[in-house]
Amino acid sequence: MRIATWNVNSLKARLPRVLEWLEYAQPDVLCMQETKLADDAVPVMDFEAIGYTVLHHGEGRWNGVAIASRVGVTEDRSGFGELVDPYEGEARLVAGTCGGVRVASVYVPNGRALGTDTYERKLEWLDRLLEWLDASHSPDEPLVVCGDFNVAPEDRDVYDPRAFEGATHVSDAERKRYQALLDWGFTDAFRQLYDDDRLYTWWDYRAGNFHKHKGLRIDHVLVTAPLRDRVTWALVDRNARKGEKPSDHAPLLVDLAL
DNA sequence: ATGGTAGCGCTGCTA
Repeated sequence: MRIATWNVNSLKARLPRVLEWLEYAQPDVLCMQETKLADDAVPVMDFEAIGYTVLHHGEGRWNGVAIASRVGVTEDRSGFGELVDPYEGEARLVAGTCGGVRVASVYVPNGRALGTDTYERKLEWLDRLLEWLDASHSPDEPLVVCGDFNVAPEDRDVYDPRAFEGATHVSDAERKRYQALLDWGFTDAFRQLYDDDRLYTWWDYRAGNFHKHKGLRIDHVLVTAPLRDRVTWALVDRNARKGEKPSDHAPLLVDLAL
């Protein structure tokens, strides 16, 4: 099974790129973030025409998460359920079952700046994600949680750690929450295969950062123990960050021997 | 040089 995650930064603006990418990358499952669409605005026919069904959770304009699958997607649920969402009303979590694997597409809040209310609620949101996993899932089941975590787990995931001192995405509190997910039972599928630094998934549109290799590794595919030893291949598709109207994120692909 | 771009939607916010 090939599973991918991609913050598309508007599925409306990115639709041609996403459809083109699906046809050549051939993932079985694509988790998307920042679709910026309401559920009834999703171009489901375009996906169905190339063999994918779409599970979408969005409120329009901002945020929005989705799972496109060509191996089916069932048991949909969105949000934290009974748990209080620190970003109530914002579509940042959707989960379904695809070919026997539980899959969640997450868009962790950005947090903007340390010391702000949005940052504090980002930390709470990450706490709530762990509580949600504890309440409704098990590290013993085949589970993939992937998406834009807006956390660079280590300094080697940042193009210039000194430039990010005191910034979001790299703070101890954020990294502690990311580590708590690993401690719960997840493995970072990409890191399991690649130990190199300067392997990024996001580059700011501004100042030509992509071409200067100034990026962050903030998009992740987390897999539980039953899947950990089945990860055979992973790739950040930097070609998708090039060309006409790219997203500011590249897709991350992982192959599972299933 | 402390900037820059992109998306949404129409004013400035969000990233």
